[in-house]
Amino acid sequence: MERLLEGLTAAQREAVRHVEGPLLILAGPGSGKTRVVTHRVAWLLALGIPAEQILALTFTNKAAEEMRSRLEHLAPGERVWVGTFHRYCARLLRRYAPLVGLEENYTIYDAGESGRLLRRVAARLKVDLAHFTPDALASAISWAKNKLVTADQYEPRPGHPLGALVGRVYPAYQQQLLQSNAVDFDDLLLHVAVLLRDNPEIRRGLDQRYRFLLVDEYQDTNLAQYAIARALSIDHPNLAVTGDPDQSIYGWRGANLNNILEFERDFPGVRVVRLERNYRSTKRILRVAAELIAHNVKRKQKDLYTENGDGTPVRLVTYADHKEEARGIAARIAGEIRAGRRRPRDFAVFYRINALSLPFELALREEGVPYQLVQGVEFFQRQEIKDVLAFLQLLNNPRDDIAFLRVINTPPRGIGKTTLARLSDHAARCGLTLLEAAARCHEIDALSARARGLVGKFVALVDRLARLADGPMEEILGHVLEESGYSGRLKESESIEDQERLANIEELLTVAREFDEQAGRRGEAVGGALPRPLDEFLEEISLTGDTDDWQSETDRVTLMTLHASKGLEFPVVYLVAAEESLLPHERSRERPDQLEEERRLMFVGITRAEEELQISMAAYRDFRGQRKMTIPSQFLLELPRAEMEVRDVELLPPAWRQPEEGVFRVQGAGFSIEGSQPVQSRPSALAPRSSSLVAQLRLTTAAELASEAPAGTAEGDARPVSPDEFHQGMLVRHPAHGLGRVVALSGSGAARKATVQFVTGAGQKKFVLADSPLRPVKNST
DNA sequence: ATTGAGAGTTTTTTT
DNA sequence: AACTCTCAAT
Repeated sequence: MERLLEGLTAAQREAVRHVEGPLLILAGPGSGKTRVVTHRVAWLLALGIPAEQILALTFTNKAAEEMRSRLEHLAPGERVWVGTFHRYCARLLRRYAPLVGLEENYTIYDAGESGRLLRRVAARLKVDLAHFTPDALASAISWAKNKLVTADQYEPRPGHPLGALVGRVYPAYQQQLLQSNAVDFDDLLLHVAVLLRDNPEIRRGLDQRYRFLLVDEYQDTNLAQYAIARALSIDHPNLAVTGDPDQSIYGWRGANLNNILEFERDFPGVRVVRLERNYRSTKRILRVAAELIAHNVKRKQKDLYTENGDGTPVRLVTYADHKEEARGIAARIAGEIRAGRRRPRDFAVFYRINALSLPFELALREEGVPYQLVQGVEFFQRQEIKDVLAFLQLLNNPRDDIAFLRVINTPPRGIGKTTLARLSDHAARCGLTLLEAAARCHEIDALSARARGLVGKFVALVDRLARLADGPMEEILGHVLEESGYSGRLKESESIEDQERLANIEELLTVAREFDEQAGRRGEAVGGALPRPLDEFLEEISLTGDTDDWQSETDRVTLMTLHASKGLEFPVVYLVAAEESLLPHERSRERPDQLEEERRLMFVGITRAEEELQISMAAYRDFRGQRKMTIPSQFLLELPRAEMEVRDVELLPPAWRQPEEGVFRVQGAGFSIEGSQPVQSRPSALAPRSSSLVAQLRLTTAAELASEAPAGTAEGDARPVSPDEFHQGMLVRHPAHGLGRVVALSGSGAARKATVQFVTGAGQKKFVLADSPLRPVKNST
């Protein structure tokens, strides 16, 4: 047990050894917070506290994953529940769904889906959206939900036009969600908070069950999350929270900085531990960070210090334009790698908004430097993936109208706008879901005979597929793809885009297969029965962003937003586009507290750096199709010049470098434009690999298509074929039944089974591949 | 009913 | 610049 305290400072030990009662860990960047938290959990376990009594809630999947893996290291095999608030709430809701008006197979809508629902509701209410975008409406509702204001409690402030609108739309939107047996992201928290408030016996039970609660990144919790954490720590106030007010960057999502600033007031007798020693960065980097954040008014004073060396000066570089910025940085990175001084994984490039990533991708590719883009075009957001998932959603939850609308005519089934309008009409009048209405389409007089026939066919399709909904995911998915005609249509198409879509769908099948394979190992129910695989699969996908794919092991340069960088560290950091309207972002100009949040964002970025930091800007930048002269970020003025090296300011328009303007002072001479040094192009040792999953797929498919190498030699091949060589959609031959197509697959290895649709009239049959005489037909991909 | 062209708008950040 | 949405033509 003492082993858990080894190598820790006095403050860290104090936190680790804390057992009963509330605990607040104020942890500066790089202060070993995760280490302390995981060691504390291990400590509790070592004391004999059962793992089931410990619940660790985080804000992001990334943080959860980090904690889980470190814990696995310290206390192997212990099943402590570690996960995000949203995931925990989703699980809890599966169990208590009826208490909030849902069924346990409810659907989780992402932003796109809830937005669509909102538009539908607004249209039905004939709300005039002339002066407000649906987005504004959506975020107002989201804001209310994060503040625990339910639809029936919502009261607009008088004289507030948007508020009045929300007052009308919010209740209808909420009602429609319930009718569809669906929730949006905010509902996951809101429903649980309400559940805990209205059902004291359930609250008590959970409070009792989770004797020890840990909340990470407490500065980012909103009121709903606060209420949940609070509700679970009343009888057993063993709530340990960690956080850093200076790293609160989710105010726009309703995070309430006061939750952490006032923690001591909420939990009297709390023990406060401050972790102020930084193990990560050089003195210079830390001083720059400290100086910047000192300009914030709303904060808790903290004295960061480090025993690390001074390090090199923080560089502040100006480039002629955004392309020069990207090229310069890429060239620098490539140079370091070539010189053998660094590896690709040592570098990170941070920007304020995703839209800025492109020039860096191109420049790095040009240099032959491998990189990985954290959450670019999200895989699960792609159209074809959403289409297919919508079908699964409908099978899982027949009341899901949004899913219904998405798939009813995808691929085209001749069911158009008018038919749908009549269907919706009927459904609304009779209080039916769309699928119910469709099932009774023969009762709807307004529909033409043709429309009835087409709708009837669709309903039959859904019915047929729904019967398979308890099977393995790969199999369900296979049937959906085949019988909905979705993959058939893509296969017929010649277009490159459709080939890519097909490849993405192939990837989704792989995801499904991996999910099936893990089925045995999962099973972490929050209580009660396990959800069925389909349900769990959809939940998994809707609560996992692409950010979570980020792999620290792969040897690549990381490109990501400042938000995504929180909790990570890199030897060398490039913080780019430090310009007014980008950092701070233009939308933060209105309110001072938003400006402080932007400053915290920059603080987070700076403190990710271990050894080297470069902050840069471009004098000109193309944005939204227009070239504009930039204005240096006001934050640059707040950085301590003594710690820095300022370069290439002469690239700025004269107005921005007059000494009397006070913006920049040129130090030293002999400027060169970064990236203008000649660099030999590099052969394939470091082949440019794109990072987003989708882009990678693009490469693989292209490669595969180029080197088409069919397996078997001729038909009637006697060579044994590995079960894993079969894949979705493949043509196969059976000695008795003849030619057929693989419609679905499940399992793996010796247990792998295929469902084959024969063209010969033998119908559909299922085979255990290892024992079957099935053989792939040449050239059948 | 489906497709295509043109107009208008956009994303700040994440579960 | 890229994307989505609307409207008109087929």
